[in-house]
Amino acid sequence: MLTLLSRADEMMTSNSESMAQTRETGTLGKLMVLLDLVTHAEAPLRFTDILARAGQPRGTLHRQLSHLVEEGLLELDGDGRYAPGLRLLDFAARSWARNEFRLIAEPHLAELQQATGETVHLGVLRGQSIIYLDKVDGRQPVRMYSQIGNASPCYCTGVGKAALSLLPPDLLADLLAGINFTSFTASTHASGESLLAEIREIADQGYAFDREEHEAGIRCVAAPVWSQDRTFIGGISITGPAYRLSMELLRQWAVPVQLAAGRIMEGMRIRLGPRR
Amino acid sequence: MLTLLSRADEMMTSNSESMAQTRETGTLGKLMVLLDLVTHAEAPLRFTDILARAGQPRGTLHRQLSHLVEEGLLELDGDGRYAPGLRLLDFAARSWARNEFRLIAEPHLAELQQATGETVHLGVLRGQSIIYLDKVDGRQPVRMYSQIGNASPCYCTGVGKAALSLLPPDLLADLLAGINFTSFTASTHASGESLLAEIREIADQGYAFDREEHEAGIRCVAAPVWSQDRTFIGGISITGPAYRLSMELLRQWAVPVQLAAGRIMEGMRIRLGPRR
DNA sequence: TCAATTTGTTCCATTATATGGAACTTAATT
DNA sequence: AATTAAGTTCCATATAATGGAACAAATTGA
Repeated sequence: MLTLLSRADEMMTSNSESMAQTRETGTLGKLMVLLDLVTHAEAPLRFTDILARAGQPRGTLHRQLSHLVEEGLLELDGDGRYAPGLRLLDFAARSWARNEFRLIAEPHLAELQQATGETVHLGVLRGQSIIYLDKVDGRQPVRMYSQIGNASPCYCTGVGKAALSLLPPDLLADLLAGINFTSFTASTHASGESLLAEIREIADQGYAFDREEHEAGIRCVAAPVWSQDRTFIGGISITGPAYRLSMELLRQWAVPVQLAAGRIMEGMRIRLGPRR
Repeated sequence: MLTLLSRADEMMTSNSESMAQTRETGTLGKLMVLLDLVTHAEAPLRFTDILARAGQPRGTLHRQLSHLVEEGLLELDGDGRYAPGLRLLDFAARSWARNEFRLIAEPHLAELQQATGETVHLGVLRGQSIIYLDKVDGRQPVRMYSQIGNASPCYCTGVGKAALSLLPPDLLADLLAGINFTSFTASTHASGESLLAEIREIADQGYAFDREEHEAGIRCVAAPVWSQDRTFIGGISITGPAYRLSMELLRQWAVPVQLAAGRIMEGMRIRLGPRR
């Protein structure tokens, strides 16, 4: 299941990139493909595994991997298997700790969690994925690393659909066209048309639902959040089990979610100036 | 303070690398320098800021940054400032979630936390830094992203000194020679000689203390942990405020910490086979 | 045990990519 | 408006990546 998600997500990402531009990143681009391969794998990969999937000549691949290992982006264990390097953790810890969007949103997420008692998420759109920047659940405001940073599809999450509703029509159309719709549950959108219709509705009303579209038994209500410079286009959501969160209750929570979203954007205006 | 630490750490890292090898990583190496620059900065950097620090010609730097942005490793906001890219989060979330060493250690860390009531850390040596892989504190086993992944100096942390005690003399000497000793408190080791003496002692007794060497008022007791293939050389520790953790108490805890370390290594032998 | 095979590593002439100086455009400052 | 600084683009040159092949090491099978 997790594996399936990762694969699907990987495909989508590469689709969108190959579509969007001529992919002219040269050396770095090739190395990133390898990094993707290794970090998306369920287990450390041997040289031959990577060779089969990367489509590079042996000599070339060997040197590329060596460089990645030298830089600490990959690690080679005693059995000759490649795993993600711990230097990635260091990079991520820094980028997370200092992310302005997250810092500003933090107190408002906590407040929303207090008010509802359910789990609150903050995510932003990157390509066709939602990357979760923060999560507040249970008793105290606490971060579970395993969830933060994870990329999820935009077309079947509340935060994702809320984010899409902020895009101008042309960008939205391009993005939708590149999506490879995977049906996670019976209610997952299976085509751009049905998704587009809902996104228009979301744009009108200002909030979005996830009606068990990504995971059976899980619902959420989300509201869009954006920075004025469009660096961050995302959303916040309240998520929980369907047995506890009736659609009626979610409709009631649409207002507080939108209010919290508004306060986050207000906070950004104050902290970052009117431009952003 | 944080900035100082980051800088020092950065310097140390590049020292060790230039010492260890001829730094032959070509294109990737140059790009990583830029990534380091941006992720270590306290705030997003403008082009000119990076230009001043990177020592690259304008045209070159511009293209390098563009490539990093295209790959999602950096992000360029509306004000022309470069910040770490969110793709780093995705990479890190994956490498963390699947890290075998951490997965195996997890229950033993929780157990140690239960037994002592204090915060428990797991860290591994990478270059001259300790990278924290996990942390268990307070009531339930919970991850605070802001601490996990952070790199700390090896010469003034319990986990760091425990890890160093596992190195063969020649490697240890090389590593110590490259350290730029920064005095965080009055008790921080200020030279390789004094540190080496303590490390020998630690190697004999099998556990290490941090006597408020990294942060005033914070003590810890640590024990070394390693995988047999030497992929992971690190340690686990119990950390807490000096007023609560007398040196006497820490000495008592040396035994349970060592036992937990032993169980972790036992777990690795079982899960990963005798080789590692 | 030795051959056969698979897997991993090194080498080097060729090719592709990055480089960096300068010209150019745009924005900020006086 | 003039001046300076900041950011972007261009292209001949220098550098680094490529990939085929030869080599070495580890595994498998007879």
